Amino acid sequence: MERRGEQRTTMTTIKDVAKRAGVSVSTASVALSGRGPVSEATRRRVLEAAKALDYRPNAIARSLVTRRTQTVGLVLSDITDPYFHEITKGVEHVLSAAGYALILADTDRSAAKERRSLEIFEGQRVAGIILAGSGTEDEAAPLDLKGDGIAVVTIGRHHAGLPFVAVDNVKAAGQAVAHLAETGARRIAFVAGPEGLLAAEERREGYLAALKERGLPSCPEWIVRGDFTPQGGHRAVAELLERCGRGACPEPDAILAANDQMAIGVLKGLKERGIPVPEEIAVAGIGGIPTGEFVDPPLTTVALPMKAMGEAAAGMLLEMIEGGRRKARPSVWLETHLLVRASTGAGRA
Amino acid sequence: MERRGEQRTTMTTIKDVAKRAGVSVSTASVALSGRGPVSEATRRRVLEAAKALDYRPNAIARSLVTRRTQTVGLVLSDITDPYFHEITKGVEHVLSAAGYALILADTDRSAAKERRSLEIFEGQRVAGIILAGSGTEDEAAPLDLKGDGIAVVTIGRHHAGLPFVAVDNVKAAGQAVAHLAETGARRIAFVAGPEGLLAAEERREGYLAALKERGLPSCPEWIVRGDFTPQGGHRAVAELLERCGRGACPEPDAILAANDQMAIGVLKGLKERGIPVPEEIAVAGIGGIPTGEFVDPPLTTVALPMKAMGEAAAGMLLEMIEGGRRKARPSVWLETHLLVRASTGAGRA
DNA sequence: ATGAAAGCGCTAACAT
DNA sequence: ATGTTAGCGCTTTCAT
Repeated sequence: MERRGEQRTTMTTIKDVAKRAGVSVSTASVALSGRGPVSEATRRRVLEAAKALDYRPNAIARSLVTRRTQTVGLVLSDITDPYFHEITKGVEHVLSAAGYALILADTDRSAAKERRSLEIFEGQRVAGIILAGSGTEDEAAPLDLKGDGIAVVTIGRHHAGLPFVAVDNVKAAGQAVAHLAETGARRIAFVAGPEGLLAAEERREGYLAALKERGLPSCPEWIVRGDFTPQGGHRAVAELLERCGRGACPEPDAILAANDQMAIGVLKGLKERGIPVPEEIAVAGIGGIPTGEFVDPPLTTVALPMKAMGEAAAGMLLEMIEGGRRKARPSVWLETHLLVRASTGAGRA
Repeated sequence: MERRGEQRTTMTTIKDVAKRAGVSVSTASVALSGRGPVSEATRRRVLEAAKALDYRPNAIARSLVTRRTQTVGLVLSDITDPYFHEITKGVEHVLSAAGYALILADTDRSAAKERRSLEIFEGQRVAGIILAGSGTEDEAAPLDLKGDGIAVVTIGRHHAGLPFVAVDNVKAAGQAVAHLAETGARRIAFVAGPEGLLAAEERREGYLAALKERGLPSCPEWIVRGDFTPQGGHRAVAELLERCGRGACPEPDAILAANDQMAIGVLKGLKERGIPVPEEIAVAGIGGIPTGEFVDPPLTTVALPMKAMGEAAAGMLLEMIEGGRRKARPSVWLETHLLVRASTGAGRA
């Protein structure tokens, strides 16, 4: 055991290691990194000294001279939203396996916080940034990054001219509508996501397109705005049931929510009103979050490959970082798939 | 607009700013940091130059000389576990508000990954580390940190001799048992957490103590081991119902799960068997995760102040970091509170 | 194969 | 009030 806590503030440096091994600092550096010519004997001595002193290379100092860091930043709009959990996990896995540190920033969907986070990232000289979840306002900030040689990959923001990992939201919504129609639904309502959010708009678009394609009726009152939270979904049912059936629009026999969180709120609202799901109204979501399996009835949904999205984004980023600027950066579309559960199941059609 | 992308690799430095402002580098530094005497005129000139050049101070270089960073590491066992979501949010908020960057590490409950993460943190010279969720094995690694002047705060690991933020798990389990008993339960089963996990063991202990205190019967077969996941809870009911009612132990009329995730799995298992909750068997959890509100029936639980725990831990850490080593570091116990919902509600007693 | 020297971008004495 | 100097811990030519 080494003595500790004697001179608390100063960690052991490469200088200490060199001294103990009886070599120069530069030789120690070369020996430690294994990236240069060293005699086997000194290499061993240096390594021993390092171990004995519990030497931990100072990444700060290294970065200053090499002008590269082993850190990447992840920006997301709300770490509390299940959509980001598997994504974050996937990102973290790939990154930590490659020896990179992951800096996390939660923007709370505020463009100001996003900008601030990006500034901190720049200050930290992160090697790359992953942007997950669209900020609701300006896209200018991300674009600024292109200037200073920081690699950027986005998840689900396949505009903005940046490399991306994404799913086809239009298609995903279409898959849900198709399934609903096949189980007998004729009057499909839609709980939309927050305005200005790309994924939300695309799903809405996909819903409308699918209705048209299948010749299903569409009605403005069947579309109600939500905010991607369960509470939002809960409010949405109330609004939906209140305004339908009176005017031109009859009550829907199915509800598609733009994400699972809202679908779960919808389920709750329906249950409170004693409306049986799926017998009277079928419900489906988009997302594939774990909770969907445990609500009642279990939620049919279009699952997004969230972990894979995180892994893919991190992988692309690492290639860009390590392959240098010339490296190709093919954006990628990942597949979604329908997950049929009871909320659209038995008892219908 | 400034020109960009001309010399891609080099960001503007303080030297550029100084030159443009027509002052020395040190004057620029002083002016920028506002921590020294400068004439109003030069201060303005420097700031203008910085803005014009879109200057972003290099935190790396600054850290190297000041020997302090504005980064803290958060280690948790599984970012996918809802327990950590609000905690992470709380931590992130406090930290980013103070201008600190948050480095996240997910250990997957592997001691090896935890150790590796801590090494990366040390390499990054983080100013502090928050340890959330016990690693299942050795506590040696965290202790090593005390050597090199890195502030450490734990969440829910109030052993290990480190400052902590925690809840009284024994009491929390007791609250649940008390409530269950008050609603008429006499035979309370327990779905325990993973072996070796502090919180899990304490809740088990609290469960047993509460039974004894209230003179409620206890039976070894009423305790079944889970793993803190919904699937684990689901398996646990199966095991419980299979082995009870045959031997010495009658079927339970209530099930307390050591966390909400498992309680949700229990609910699902019960539903599949057509056992009405809470009429025949009441169910409660510990945690207070958002999902509990949306399962059927909504889950009664003992809520832990997760966001506050994250905020408190981050706050303590910042005090330790900025107040220097002398600063007092009072560990804190936060209160839990019972959240009564339908899974133990109407239809009972 | 090894060492001396320079320098990454910044801050912090110390002069002026 | 401003500039000069030194140096944080490391990597990297360049000599030897």
